[in-house]
Amino acid sequence: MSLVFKALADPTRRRVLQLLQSGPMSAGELSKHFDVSKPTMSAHFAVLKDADLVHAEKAGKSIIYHLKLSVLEEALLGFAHSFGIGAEATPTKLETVR
Amino acid sequence: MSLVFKALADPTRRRVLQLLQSGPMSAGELSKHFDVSKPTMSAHFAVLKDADLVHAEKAGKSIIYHLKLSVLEEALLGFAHSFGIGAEATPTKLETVR
DNA sequence: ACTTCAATTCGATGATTAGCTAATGATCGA
DNA sequence: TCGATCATTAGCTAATCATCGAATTGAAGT
Repeated sequence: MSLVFKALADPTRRRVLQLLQSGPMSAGELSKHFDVSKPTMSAHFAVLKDADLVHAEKAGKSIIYHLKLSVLEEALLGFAHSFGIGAEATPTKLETVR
Repeated sequence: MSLVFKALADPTRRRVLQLLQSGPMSAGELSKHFDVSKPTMSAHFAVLKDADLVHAEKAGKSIIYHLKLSVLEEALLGFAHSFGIGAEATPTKLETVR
């Protein structure tokens, strides 16, 4: 859980998650959206993977990253809930968005 | 907003917020709950204040910290909402929690 | 004014982090 | 197998961060 918040502390990583929200994307595609080197992006991906916020799937030469929305949801709402905010029932198993 | 997530990245600071949830507390009282020096705690308080997650009120020799629940709520739910999670209506002005 | 107490600021240190270039691994098409 | 492509690992620097002890500020109380 601490890993999730650590991962969310960086704006680049938060934006990666947002990009992944509209569907899986390769490391290269993701990198195009940022003005940093590929290795730097790779490091960000590793942090996100370590926090279990994304899942990496090999697809030929590429590696496709998938957002693990349920993990993000559990961390965010779980924490919020411990403050009485965010209120009720988490739908919980909503791996696919929209 | 980035400041909020930065602030939340540290476990000590998250626990400070949790302690503050049950009511305002002085810097000294808060510090008793942790195994680090006062200057270190002071630095953590500064980060939380910088992120606008707490409000500091002078009271004689002491300084009383108050949780700014609405700020935490807005950051957490606002971000969650951008992912479609956390769903509907924020009660918004709920400064006092149960 | 002096002492005490609460908290912060100052200055230093060790650890972690984001960033880079260069090199390596892995996969594919010719 | 060769060359090209995608991504990571390796090795480094610079910056940020958590932490400490010591010094400082500020408010009471004597």
